[in-house]
Amino acid sequence: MRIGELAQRAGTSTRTLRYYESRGLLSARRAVNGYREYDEDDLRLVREIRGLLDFGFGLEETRPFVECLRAGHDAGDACPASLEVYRRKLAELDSCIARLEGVREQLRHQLAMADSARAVPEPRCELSPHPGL
Amino acid sequence: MRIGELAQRAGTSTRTLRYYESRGLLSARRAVNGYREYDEDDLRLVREIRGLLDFGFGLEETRPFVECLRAGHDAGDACPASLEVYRRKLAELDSCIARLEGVREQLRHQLAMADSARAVPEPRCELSPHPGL
DNA sequence: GCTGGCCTTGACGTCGGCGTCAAGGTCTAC
DNA sequence: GTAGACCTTGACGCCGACGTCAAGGCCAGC
Repeated sequence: MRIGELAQRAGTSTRTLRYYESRGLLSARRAVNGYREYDEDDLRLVREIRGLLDFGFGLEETRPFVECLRAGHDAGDACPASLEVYRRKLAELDSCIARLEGVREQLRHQLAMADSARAVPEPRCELSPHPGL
Repeated sequence: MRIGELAQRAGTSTRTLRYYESRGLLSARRAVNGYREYDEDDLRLVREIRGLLDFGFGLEETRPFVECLRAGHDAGDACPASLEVYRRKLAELDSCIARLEGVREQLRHQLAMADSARAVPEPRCELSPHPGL
């Protein structure tokens, strides 16, 4: 298939695929007219990349998975290098989540304090409305 | 004080302070020689901004806090617009954390599966080492 | 042959929060 | 007067994952 079809089937753009190629993550044989030609393996490779990106991986971090697939394994995470990336990402996620939860608590605290401060701004001197007057 | 001292006391750079000024978040009166002159209120303002940035706020989101301080309030979050930003940020944090936790679970699952798959790669035909032989 | 849809390479734009460099003015101390 | 430490404006650089535009080649159908 050509680049347009691959892009569509992978749910991305042709620009993206050429970008991956420029990064050495994707390769294509060329038809006689210079058009890129892809097969089903390329589609799986692109889907692997896209899935990892959705997980918050950087492009470079998908490289071990790509190379694992290229080496003939039927899963990108069948190689130790990929598992290392998994573990590293998990650690990053843990610290990231912990940090965000800390911020959330502080933010909740700030909001509660500011809210209560506004609830009693100053001693009000206005006349309370007496119903019936 | 001049920009260098303000930067140092606020724990940032002069470039950053000029950037804030260009964004309309900070203003300075000018000495006769054209140098920017700041006071203690400016320092508090910059610290307010920096604190919010550390919380993951965007610069634009600090604007209500800045304007609140400029309006004479003794806290940047004393105004309703600031509280709105608090609430919006909290909601963003909640969904962000939830998403990351989801990713973490998926990642743990993937890692566990890949690990177990590697633990039993293929039926091993190697001779088990018999101690004593 | 001509229109329209695909493809090619190359290059610049985006976003945010600055870093960094350039070229020059200002002030202080020696 | 001169070195050095501060200040000024302006402009380009950075990061990552692409978007978008330009100028042109290729191919199918009419």
